[in-house]
Amino acid sequence: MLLLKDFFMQDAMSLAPQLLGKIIMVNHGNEMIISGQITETEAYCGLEDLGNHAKDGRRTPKNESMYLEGGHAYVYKCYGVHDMFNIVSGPAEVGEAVLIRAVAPIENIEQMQLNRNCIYDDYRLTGGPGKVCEALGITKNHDKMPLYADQSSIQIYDTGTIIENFVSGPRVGMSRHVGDCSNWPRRFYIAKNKYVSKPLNVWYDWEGN
DNA sequence: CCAAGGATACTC
DNA sequence: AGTATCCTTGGA
Repeated sequence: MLLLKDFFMQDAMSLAPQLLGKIIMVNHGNEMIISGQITETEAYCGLEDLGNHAKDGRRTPKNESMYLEGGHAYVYKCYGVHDMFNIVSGPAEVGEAVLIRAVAPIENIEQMQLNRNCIYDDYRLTGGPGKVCEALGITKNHDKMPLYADQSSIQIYDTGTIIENFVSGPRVGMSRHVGDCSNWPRRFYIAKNKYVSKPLNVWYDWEGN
């Protein structure tokens, strides 16, 4: 079932774990569909979140799409090499998003392996935000695109299953941002899933224990 | 561990 | 214009 706009109209912190288990479907035309199940996400939320591109209400051409209504794509280039796929959450003008950090291949794993130039079928194929975009063929061209429309080339589907067996912990790559926010448990992934980028040594449950 | 890589944002 | 920074990856 295609997820509609309503689903994305919540804050990133609650949307991020709910996106686990959902299907990203990318339609490249000519019958070429690549899809994968979301296994790892990170929430970037609020003005006070130093890891958020929209911290302090910062607004530039690059992060402009974060201020769109929930359910739009925010794709940007990181380290000059890798594209990152985020899903904007909440109402327009807020500036929150969920980063998709890993997926499990569903349709067209052969094409993913071609795109990634490897023959793996584990975290080495799709475990990492840059790898997700490369495998699925998501680029900056998809920035600002709505994901909930019938004709969208990227859509998010609900399988009906709710992932309860997930882990939360600190986000990846936040070390430069001194302050509490580096350690906030805003990263979520499906427990013991082989497509997760960097499993934690110390595991937290949803209550933060 | 470290360098590549390029767009972007901030400082002159 | 010049430079530092960046939510990474792949290969020493």
